[in-house]
Amino acid sequence: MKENLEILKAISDETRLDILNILFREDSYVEKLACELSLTPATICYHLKKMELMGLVKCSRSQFYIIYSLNREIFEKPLYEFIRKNTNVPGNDEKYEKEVLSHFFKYGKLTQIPTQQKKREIVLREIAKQFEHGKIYSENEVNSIIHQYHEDHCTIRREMIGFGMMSREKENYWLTENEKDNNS
Amino acid sequence: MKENLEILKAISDETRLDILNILFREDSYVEKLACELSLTPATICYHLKKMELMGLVKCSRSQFYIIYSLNREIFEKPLYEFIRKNTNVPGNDEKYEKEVLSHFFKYGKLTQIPTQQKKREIVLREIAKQFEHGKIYSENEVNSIIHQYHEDHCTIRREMIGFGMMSREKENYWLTENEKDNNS
DNA sequence: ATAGTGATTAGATGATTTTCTAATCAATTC
DNA sequence: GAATTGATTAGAAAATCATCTAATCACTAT
Repeated sequence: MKENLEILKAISDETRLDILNILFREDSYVEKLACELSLTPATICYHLKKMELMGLVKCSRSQFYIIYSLNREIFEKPLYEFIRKNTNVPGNDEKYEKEVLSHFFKYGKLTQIPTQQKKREIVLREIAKQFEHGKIYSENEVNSIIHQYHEDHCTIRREMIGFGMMSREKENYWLTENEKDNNS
Repeated sequence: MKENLEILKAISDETRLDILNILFREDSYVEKLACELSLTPATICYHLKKMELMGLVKCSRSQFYIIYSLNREIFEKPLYEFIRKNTNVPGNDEKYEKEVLSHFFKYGKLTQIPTQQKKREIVLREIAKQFEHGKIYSENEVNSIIHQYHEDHCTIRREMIGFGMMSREKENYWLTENEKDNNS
C-alpha cells in the first residue's frame, strides 16, 4: 500500500495534530479553527483537505458553515497497520547477494576470501553450485573444481565443510542433503 | 506531548517505511539495508538514527555489524495515542470569541448585528453583561442600556429573549437565571 | 437578483527535510 | 599496530512542504 505513507504524512504535522485534537473534542469549521490556531483560513483549509483526501476527516454543510468531523474508526487501528506492506517486495535478499558476489568475483575468479562470515557464506555457496547433488567426489576432484575459482582450495574446502554445505567421510566428499533448497 | 509529533514524523517517510518493513521480517544492518534499498549507507544511517532517537528501533553490535531491530511494543498501540495531547489547550474558545467581538465592536459601539447565529449569540451575550443578575428592569431601562451599543435596541432586546438570555413578564425584564455561568 | 460571508484555489515564498559525497570514527583481523 | 571495513558525521544541493495573499467559488438572506 502506497497509501499508508500518505495517511501517515497527513497526520505528521504540528498544525494537523492541533486540528485533530480539537476535532477529538468537538466538530468545528474552517474559520473557527483558523481563529483558535492563529492561522489563516486558507492554511486550515489546505490541511483539512489533505486529511479529508486520506479519509481522516469528513465534512458536511450546515447553514453558513462547513462542519468538519473525525472518521474515528481509523484512529482505533494499531500503528503497524499503517506501516506494513501487503506487497512482498521480492528478491531483496538476492539483490544483496548479487552485490556481494559481483564484488568478490572478477572475470570468473574469486579475488579474495571474504573475512566476514555472512559474505564468506554467500561466496562459498556460489562455488558449491558447481557440485552435483548425490554425487561423490574424491579430494582431488573437489580441489580441482574449487581451484577454478581460487588458488587456496584447501581453505575453501575446509570452510565449506565448516559451514555444513559439504560432508566428508575419509576420502569421500558430497554435498550435504538438506542444503538442496539454498542452491536452486 | 510534543514528542508524538516527532514519533509520527520519524515514521512518515517512504525510505523509513521500507526500512521498518524489512525489520518486521528480520533484524538487519546498515550496509545490507543500503544495498537492498539502493541507497548509500550514510542515508540509511541518517534514517535509522532518527528512528532510534524516537525509540522505534534499537541496535547492538555483533561482530562486524551493528544489528538494528524493532521496538515492537510501540507498533501495537492504536493510532490515537500518537495524536492526543494531554495538555488541555486553555482558552481556545475564548480566543475565537474575542476575535468576533473585536470585529463587531468598534470604539465601544456595535457596528452591526451579525447575521450568523453563532456570532450573534456571542455579541448579545457580551451586551447582556451590562445587566445585573436578579435585578428587574423596565422596558425603558433595558432599551437605554442596549442603546449605548446600538440604535436598534428593539431587535437586540427581542433577540436576547429569543436566545433565552433574558426573561420577560409584562413590562418586567430580568436576566435568565441559568445563564449565570456564561457571563462570569 | 444582489450583497454578504465562509470555503476553496492559485501562485509565491521561506522553511524543512532527504540525499549525496567526503571525511572521520570504531572495531576487527592479520 | 597497521590495514580493513562497517558506521557515523558534516556540509552542500535538491526536493518537498507549510504558509501567506489575493482571487474565486458556493451558499444564504434580504
